[in-house]
Amino acid sequence: MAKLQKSIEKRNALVKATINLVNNNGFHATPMSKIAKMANVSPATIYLYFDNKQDLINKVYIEVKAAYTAYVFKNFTSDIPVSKGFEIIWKRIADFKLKEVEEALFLAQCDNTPMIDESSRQEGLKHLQPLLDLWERGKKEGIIKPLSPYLLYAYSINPLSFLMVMQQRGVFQLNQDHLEDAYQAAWNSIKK
Amino acid sequence: MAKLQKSIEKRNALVKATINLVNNNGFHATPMSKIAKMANVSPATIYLYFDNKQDLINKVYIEVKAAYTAYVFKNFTSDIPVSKGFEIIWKRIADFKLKEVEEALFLAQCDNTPMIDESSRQEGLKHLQPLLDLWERGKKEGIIKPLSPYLLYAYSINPLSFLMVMQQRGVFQLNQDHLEDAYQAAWNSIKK
DNA sequence: ACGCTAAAAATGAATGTTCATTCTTTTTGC
DNA sequence: GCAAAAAGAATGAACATTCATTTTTAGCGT
Repeated sequence: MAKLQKSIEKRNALVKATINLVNNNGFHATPMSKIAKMANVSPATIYLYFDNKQDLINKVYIEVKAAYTAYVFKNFTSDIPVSKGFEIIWKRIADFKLKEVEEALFLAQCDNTPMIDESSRQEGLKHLQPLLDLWERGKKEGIIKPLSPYLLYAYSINPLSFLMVMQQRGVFQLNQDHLEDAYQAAWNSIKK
Repeated sequence: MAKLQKSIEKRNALVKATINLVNNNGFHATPMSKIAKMANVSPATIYLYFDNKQDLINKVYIEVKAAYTAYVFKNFTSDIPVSKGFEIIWKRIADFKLKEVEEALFLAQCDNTPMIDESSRQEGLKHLQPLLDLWERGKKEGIIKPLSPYLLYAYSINPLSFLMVMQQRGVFQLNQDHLEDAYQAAWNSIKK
């Protein structure tokens, strides 16, 4: 048992180090040796947990994405009104991006570069289904505009990623008031 | 004169090759040798036009960004009504992203990764001033919401980048109708 | 028009470094 | 004392950059 414990700690340290270094330097500018050093582990040890560098990055991506969607859909059930459901999900997303800055930045970078394998990308997309379902329902009930889900997503949720990157760069300081404004903008852009 | 002509052609070929390869593989996964090959040039020749790889990428970024803003603000003057000005600019941005797909994707990747030097980033940001001015005026005239320009930008314009990336990945086919919808969503999210 | 020349531009082949991955040895937990 | 886990050193490939030459160019005198 103690042995297994230790392994999971090392794995977590590797994942954390990967996220941190990739955020600051990008995927190809973070050598395995630096990841190892930051995780207090030998380079060779990485290969006990992951097949190779690409496998490492894919797995980290999928795990972070899974954590993200789990966080976002916590407390969400499909029996509440569409507008309330949208508000809940939107605010959870905002929460995540404010609280788990590192993870959120990592996802933003993965989603905008050819860093992740296509199959892992697909894998990560799966979990968003509840949101698509909600929109479908909203459209049927005539509450939200009959637009493509990609437009809805682009206008209601994706802007948060942009704000987060700006915040990271020190261009802009995001606070609770901004978030309320942003939520209103999001809702205005999709409601009928 | 003929000498200079030839040089500019080579330089353009290098810029084009860089954009193409970085879009498909990312900055650090595109070797100078491949850029040279795609531009039909010797690797050593690149160093006649650029100091090093980082300088190459910074210069390409700044040039593409300049071309982008020149395109976007063509025909724009500050004496037209705010709502019309917004519509003109928004639609020019959409045009650019549809017509100059490669350039637009390149900018999206640069803006979401640590690939570009901070100073070059600043340089590229300068040209957006007319848009900020327009918003300032819109707020004064009580036509648009009194929000931070970053929120306005995030919600009204940045979503286009997301749609473009989705289109590039074959997830979503963007057409003229979608653009009209997107424009309406953008306007709804910022108008008072 | 022509050939010559010196400078500029361009090249392909080295150079030295960095890095992912593997190999061999050591340490750990039981 | 043994199997799994971890380590550090070794290996070999990929790459940015430089170097030594060759090619092209633009001007010049004839």
